[in-house]
Amino acid sequence: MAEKGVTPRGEDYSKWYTDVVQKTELADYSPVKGCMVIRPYGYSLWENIQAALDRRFKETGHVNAYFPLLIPMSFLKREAEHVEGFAPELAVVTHGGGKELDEPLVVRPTSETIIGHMYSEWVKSYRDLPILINQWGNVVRWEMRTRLFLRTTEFLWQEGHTAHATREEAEEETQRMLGVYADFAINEAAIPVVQGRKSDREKFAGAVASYTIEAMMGNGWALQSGTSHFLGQNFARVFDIKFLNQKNEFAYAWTTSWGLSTRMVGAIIMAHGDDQGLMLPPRLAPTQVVVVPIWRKDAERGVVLALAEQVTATLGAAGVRVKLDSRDEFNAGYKFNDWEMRGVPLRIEIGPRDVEQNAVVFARRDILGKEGKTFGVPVAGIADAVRDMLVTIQAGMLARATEFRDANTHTVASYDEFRQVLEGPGGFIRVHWAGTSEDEDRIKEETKATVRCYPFERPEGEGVCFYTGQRTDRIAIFARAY
RNA sequence: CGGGGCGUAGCGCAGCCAGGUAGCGCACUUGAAUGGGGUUCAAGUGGUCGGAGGUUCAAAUCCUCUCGCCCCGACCA
Repeated sequence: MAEKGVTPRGEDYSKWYTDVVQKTELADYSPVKGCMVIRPYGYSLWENIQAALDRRFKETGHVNAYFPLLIPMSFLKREAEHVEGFAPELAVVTHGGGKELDEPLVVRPTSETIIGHMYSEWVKSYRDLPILINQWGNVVRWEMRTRLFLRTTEFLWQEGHTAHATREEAEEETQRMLGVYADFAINEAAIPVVQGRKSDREKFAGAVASYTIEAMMGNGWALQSGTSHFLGQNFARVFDIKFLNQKNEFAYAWTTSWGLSTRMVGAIIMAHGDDQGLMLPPRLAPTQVVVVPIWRKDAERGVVLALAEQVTATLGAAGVRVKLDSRDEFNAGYKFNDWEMRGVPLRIEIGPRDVEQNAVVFARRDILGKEGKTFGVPVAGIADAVRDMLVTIQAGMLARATEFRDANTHTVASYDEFRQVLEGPGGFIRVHWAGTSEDEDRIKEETKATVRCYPFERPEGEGVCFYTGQRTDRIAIFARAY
């Protein structure tokens, strides 16, 4: 059972995050360093994320499949940038069945190589294209420093891998899936992400271009929350994915890959959470509504519980994810705090006074205290009232997160100003940018801020680079990032 | 791997300097009262003091070695 409260964000943001994850029972540390146990509450949230994404993948013509966890080491080495990018973080299997293996196997850090290999066998004709496959699975990256959900040695994700006959089609696919991620983040997770292209320094190892959705966390840091890569013909060439086109000529396929991981859980925690704990968007919350019965005397207990059970059943039948908290060992105040910490979007309080009126009290998670309460909600038509309220809360959370992001997005005219923002308020810094990769490295070293993306939306037009003084129409968003 | 810190009950810690019955808070169990914002009282359960060796009549405490973990830095969905 969770103890009292979480560390306030202002006191220690990292501690707050860890407290939230552990006390709300989303996840726990494992005996293996760097790995985590995703507990039922966290896994249930992930399942809702999966369902919302999977539906979108299917709607855009994709199918699911599963490729092996173990990949021949030689596969990784075929694409020069790819192996360079991933070599430092590989887990390698050298022994099996008590014997040393002829060729070491890597535990997949990502599956472009093995899927590329299979695609080369499956693609012979332009008629075999496109291939639009997604995989739900786990990957392993041997990271030095780990944080629950944000960076662990093993994590769950989905990785889409597609192959197309033309460059245009593959580029379209890359954008389409980035759009799917953005739509998911905004409309399901209530996180107002910025879509854009990754700088060369930050792009995926082996990609021609990488695109990202960047979210702002409660401390102003950025979190890359999903990526979509245009791989050009890089992987097709090294894995020999070629086909005969309509002119009877051999051509290499154009491929893409795109992924979103359990890191999204971390994004939801940090984009919405407050000092009370988690705040989950209704569309993804494992429990959308909790019913808390309140009574003083045993005589009241019966009627209160009866109404609470009736309301719970009605909502359940209406498809609302609802839970009745009839635990006798805790008083109402404890339960209020407990469910608020766990981020349940809507609480329904039912006491003797409510029973008399055949009504209930709504209490919103996103607006704490009396301000967020609605008294005297009639039991008749409760399901519609709850549905409406959940929609309102979902919208309210998105609006608040958007406001927060905009309020913490700064523009600067000079590097001095840039540094002042980072040392002071923090957040996103949106600037004209004509610097090189080396300039980017220098800025990172001096300020720990990196280019999060070149945003698609840039109403600013041309201007002067804050760093080099050159005129440019390129806009970059800098921030400290997880 | 470089710099700093820490291992005593499930969690957080005190005790160590000046060796002498292993403690506190939370959690957990039981009972009672309480109950519209983390309520209270009482009684309990639970520990080879990270490990090994040494000094000593006696070691959580002193000495030696060792293992592990955390924080900061390089890497990262």
